Amino acid sequence: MPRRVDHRERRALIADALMRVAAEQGLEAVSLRHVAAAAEVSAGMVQHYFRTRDEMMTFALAVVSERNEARVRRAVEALGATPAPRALLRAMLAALLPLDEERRADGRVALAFLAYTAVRPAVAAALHGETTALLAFVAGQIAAGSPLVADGRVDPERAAVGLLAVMEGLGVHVLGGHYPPETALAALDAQLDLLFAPG
Amino acid sequence: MPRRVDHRERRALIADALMRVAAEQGLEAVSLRHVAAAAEVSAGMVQHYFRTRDEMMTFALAVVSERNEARVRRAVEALGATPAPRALLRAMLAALLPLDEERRADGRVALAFLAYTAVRPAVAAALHGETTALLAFVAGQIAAGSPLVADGRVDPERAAVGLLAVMEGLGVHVLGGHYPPETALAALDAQLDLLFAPG
DNA sequence: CCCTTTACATTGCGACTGTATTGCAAAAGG
DNA sequence: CCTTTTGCAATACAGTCGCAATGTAAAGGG
Repeated sequence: MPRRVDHRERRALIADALMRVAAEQGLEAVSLRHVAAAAEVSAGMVQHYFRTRDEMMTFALAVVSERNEARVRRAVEALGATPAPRALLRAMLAALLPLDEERRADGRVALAFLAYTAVRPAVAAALHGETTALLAFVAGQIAAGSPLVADGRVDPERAAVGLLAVMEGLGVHVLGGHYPPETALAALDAQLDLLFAPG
Repeated sequence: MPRRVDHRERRALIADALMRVAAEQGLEAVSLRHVAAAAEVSAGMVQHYFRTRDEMMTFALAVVSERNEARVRRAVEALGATPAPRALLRAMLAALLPLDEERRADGRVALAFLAYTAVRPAVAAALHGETTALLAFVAGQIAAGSPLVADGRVDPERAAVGLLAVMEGLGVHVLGGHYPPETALAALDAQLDLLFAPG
């Protein structure tokens, strides 16, 4: 039966199991054997598609990034053509917040990877690029949509850094159980109110 | 020579070594033997002061909290009596940002614990209480110092959540190397500008 | 039809983990 | 002086880890 399998599919299947393990027990519980058990395959198969544990981790990190990217894309597309900057930003950022159980699980994994890459700078490239790209886009939307930019009361770059930080911080706090998702969403709206306030 | 040792001191010494290991290699590298080596003591001694690894971890988590608390306290005290709300908040939040190497190291450990507790809710109490207390205090300062509160354009509670989230997010991004500390500080100031803007 | 390649499964190895156990020296209390 | 307690060291143990090596069944190419 060999020769007929799709490598990408298998790797995705394994990465999926990895993320389930990581979401429930943390990245330190991610071992070849645990992942294999979660995927209901043999440990040998996992080793066949990922020659080392690091390779598997790096792949999973890329999957996390792609999932978030896809989430943002879907949220934006749902808005139709030429949405207002504020609505666009709200949709994007809300899509990245851990507001339902699926995003909570992914968020826990992402948080674990944040700590993971903070100690392994070599692997950090994936998340780094993502943030940088988002930053530029957000700054553009703020420049285009905030009335406070014209009179110099808001600097788009700085405001973008702040807005993305708000999102990240709200996510972390919600994952830590410090307050419920609704509170985070309300705070995000308040932040957008501040940024797009008239006068 | 026994009977003459200060338990708290020894535990602090060991916790210090633990944090060095965690800051450099992550929490998953924190083992009895590694910590013992970093503290330059025998593994038996570590075991003498912490009966289990979990006990050691919980203690270290408390140390992280206390260090941050102390940092905030010092920053506030340096301001003298009755500081303006905005200056007070800036000093507090800047003290919690990873702006120098010492705070970067502590920040990496704190980030690791964030991911750690996200998966072990039983241990999360320490960080939870800290955030809640900070939240209330920050809300009070905003209520007292922001001109935007009077006319209802800023809700102190929501703004406090946002402000603390900005701080957390900036910290995470700096630790991830997404931008330099100066950028984070500038974004924090911009956020305070927004919150305390006249008119 | 053979033979190479692919897709696994199994097994084994050395290193490391947390924890329990045991041993022993030194100080303090009676 | 002697006994108990304390502080620590060393060792043993069962389990898990990543990874390498090996075996085997099946499909496709020549």
